[in-house]
Amino acid sequence: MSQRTRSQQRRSRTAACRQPRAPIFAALGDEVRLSLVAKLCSGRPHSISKLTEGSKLTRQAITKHLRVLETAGIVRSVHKGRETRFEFNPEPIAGMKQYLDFVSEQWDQALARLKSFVEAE
Amino acid sequence: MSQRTRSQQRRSRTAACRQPRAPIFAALGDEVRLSLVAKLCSGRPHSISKLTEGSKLTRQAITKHLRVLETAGIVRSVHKGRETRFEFNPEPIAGMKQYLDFVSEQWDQALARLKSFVEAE
DNA sequence: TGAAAGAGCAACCAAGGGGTTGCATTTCGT
DNA sequence: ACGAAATGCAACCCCTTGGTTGCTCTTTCA
Repeated sequence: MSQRTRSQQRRSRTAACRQPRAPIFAALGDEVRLSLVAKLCSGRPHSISKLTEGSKLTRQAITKHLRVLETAGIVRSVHKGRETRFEFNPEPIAGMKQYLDFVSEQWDQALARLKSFVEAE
Repeated sequence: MSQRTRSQQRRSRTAACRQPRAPIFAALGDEVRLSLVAKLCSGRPHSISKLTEGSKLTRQAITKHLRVLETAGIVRSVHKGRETRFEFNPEPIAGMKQYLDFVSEQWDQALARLKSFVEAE
């Protein structure tokens, strides 16, 4: 599955603890923003007007959500003429997966410790 | 890498779209809550007082955070005598990873489509 | 060149989130 | 049985968030 050495695993695991992941999670903690991410990760950059199309919200509301995603790094904005296009950036998502893997691993190890403790009785 | 069949992949992928993931992400979008999860996923259930120890926040503040995590399903509460213990529940985290995998896959496919389009020129 | 499309900016507002204090309730231990 | 420990509940406060409206500015294009 993984090609990484043990030391690389340890490094990425400790790194997974320190970096502030909360803002990234918070940025995805909204249905509107999740749907924006869905649109952006499945195609080429879209302009704000394009992303507002079909939504019941105002252009400015969508803009605010896009800025939240941009601050979290999940999305990048590129100015092109009179329009600003937003494109998906996969790196923070990879970081989140890494963090969740770390949590899962912690939990599995805790269960393993409990199991061996019980069996020792 | 994966042992799942193609139909299983498709089922999990469509499921990844429909369920409301935003509340789960939002629940992890807070440093206090992330540290609580860190404590709970690396050991046995802890009482509220135990989880408050070492924190600069009030017991009630911690309680509120725990309730948020509980509502999201990331944590379960078990009443034991005069204290209520909280324990980690890994299922929502697995769901999040599934969703993030879906997003990454979407993105990879979009890149692949772009690549083949460019090469066709 | 002038109208329309695409955005940015600022003010404003209602609602929710995070945190606190105060008090009541249940349970444990002596 | 009584005090201390562990919580629950409710009210309150402040600040952020999500959303709107109104105005201005730039770019496009006919």
